[in-house]
Amino acid sequence: MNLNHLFLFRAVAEAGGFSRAAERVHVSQPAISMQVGELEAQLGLTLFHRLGRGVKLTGAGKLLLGYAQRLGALGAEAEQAIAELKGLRRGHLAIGASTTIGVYLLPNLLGEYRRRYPDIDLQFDIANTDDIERRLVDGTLGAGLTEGLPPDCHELETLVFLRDELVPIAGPDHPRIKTDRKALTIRQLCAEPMIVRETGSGTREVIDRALAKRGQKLQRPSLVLGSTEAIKRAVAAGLGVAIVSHLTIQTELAAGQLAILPVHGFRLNRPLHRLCWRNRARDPATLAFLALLDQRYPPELVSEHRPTRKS
Amino acid sequence: MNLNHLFLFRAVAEAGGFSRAAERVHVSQPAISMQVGELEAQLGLTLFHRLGRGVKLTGAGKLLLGYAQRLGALGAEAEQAIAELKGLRRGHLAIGASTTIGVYLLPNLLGEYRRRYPDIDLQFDIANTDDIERRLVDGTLGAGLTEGLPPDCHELETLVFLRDELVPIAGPDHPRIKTDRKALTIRQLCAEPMIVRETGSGTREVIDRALAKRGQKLQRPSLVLGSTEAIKRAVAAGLGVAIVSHLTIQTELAAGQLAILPVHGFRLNRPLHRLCWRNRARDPATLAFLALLDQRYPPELVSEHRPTRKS
DNA sequence: AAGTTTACATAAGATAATCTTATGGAAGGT
DNA sequence: ACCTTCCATAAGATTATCTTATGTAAACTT
Repeated sequence: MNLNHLFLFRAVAEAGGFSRAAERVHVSQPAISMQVGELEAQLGLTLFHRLGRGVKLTGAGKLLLGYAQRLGALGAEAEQAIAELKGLRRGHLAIGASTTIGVYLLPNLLGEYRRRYPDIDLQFDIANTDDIERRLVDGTLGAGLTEGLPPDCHELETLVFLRDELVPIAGPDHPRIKTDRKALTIRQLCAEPMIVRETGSGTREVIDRALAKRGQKLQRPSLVLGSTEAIKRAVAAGLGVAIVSHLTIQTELAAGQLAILPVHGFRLNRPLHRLCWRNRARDPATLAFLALLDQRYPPELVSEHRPTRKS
Repeated sequence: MNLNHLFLFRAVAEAGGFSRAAERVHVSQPAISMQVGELEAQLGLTLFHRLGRGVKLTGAGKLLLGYAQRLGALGAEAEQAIAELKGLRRGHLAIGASTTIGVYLLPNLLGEYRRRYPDIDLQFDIANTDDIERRLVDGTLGAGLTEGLPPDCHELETLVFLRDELVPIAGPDHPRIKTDRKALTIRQLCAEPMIVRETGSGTREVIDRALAKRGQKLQRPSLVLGSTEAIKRAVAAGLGVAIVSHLTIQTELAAGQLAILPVHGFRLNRPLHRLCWRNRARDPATLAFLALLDQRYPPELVSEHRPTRKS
């Protein structure tokens, strides 16, 4: 007994005859006879009284009809649910991101996603790279966006989706902002009172390494703060300058609370990575997210020779 | 997509692998691969992540699994319901009977039926032969038991299941009962004060016709009553004698409230008919009823030459 | 790091299920 | 009594599905 048997049975019950049902479902009449006959043989009961002029349900037929209808409806519902999944009108998107991306980049991106696919449940978690890797591997996340070195997991595909510019900033009252807008040298920048994250923070390491490469180091780490947001406020208050991600200061730049310090020859960026399974089928929802991401930020493949986390 | 596809899909999801599922449902592994592959192709989505070491549901797979389980359960429920119908642990028995049979014979019979098949709903209606015929034809009744001439409907099978003896009765104070138990002649019987049903009643017609055949007729229809029960009470009270169905007086004979009047050469019976569809499949419930009836009252086919109702 | 094992995919041939056309037979209507 | 309608059956064709044999990729071993 499969769904097709029951479908034809139902057609007969509803059409009131084998021939009429056959016509209605575009199949020959003997096909109907055989399927119904097989059903009757398997169940061991007659399902229709053959009246000569059409056909009528027996008690067993009435009983089965109820089930056939429910089974048909449920089967159709299943197919529709899957179709909705495929058509992005249902489903679940789970994204993991590191802090900066999660706070300053993802909300906007997910806003656009929600606008395009309003029926897909969204979930996004801010976590560190290790957690994101773990949750990608165990399937809890569909994709991850991270800032640090990408994890060295051969099951995951790693793409740089954006180079995050790190820029020197100062408050509106800084002399180089308020009076002359002449650019500093890098050496001069290093001599400014610099507000930084703690050593070990991803941002801090990028800065230290970049300066070291040019034979410089920070002269006056005047203040060490635990969050980018705190650093921005401190800089805005005139406590010093800082080097922060361009992503994090859009609002303050527009409001005039912060300004970019012009520095000769200063150019520093760090790659932002997009992580997801390499050889595994991806949800339509995740696929659509990745497509949206690629559309906003055309991707760039991470060569296998780049440094990765030991993990 | 049919139930078998879903069954195999479910087996894979529950076994956690194609090979394990194949073993569990006694089918080759490629058969599983093909069925699941076909399902995926039809739905347009991957249902399992192939992990190399077994297999894991995707989001679409999880969604489908819920439906597959519900569909499987519902299908099993349908098969079980039908099996119960066949096994007489479910179903509905609808019997129509004429008054005497319905009151004096059926309760006992249906009691036995209920004892044997306690899960079958019973319905029995007392109606006249025309109604019973009509309700048999339209399928409302599964079988009918009637007293009069059987209907002349070629779609219905008519069997005599019992010859109902009509016997003369008197009250306990009747001289032939109380003092001498000498048998009356038929002529003498006809001269007794006789309590009868109205002309047109089936019983009355049988009696009149039988007496007429012997050149007799009732001399003293002293009282005409509309029900057999009323006649019995009148006879018991000594208002006269009567000729009634043997079926109706078992209790009163045992209680000594009525007695059979011995009459020389008096033998009168009428056939009781069992009606049901001739060429049509019968419910297990109805079949079991007919079997019970046949067991109690071995049947006798009504020849086509017997008189039938014009109808 | 190479070999071994495990598990899914694929191909080819065999088997079974299902369909279609053609035809028979029974019941209903004229 | 004839004609029509409708279901059942038979034969042949087609399609689904299964099995055996083999390929391939991932994971575990040493």
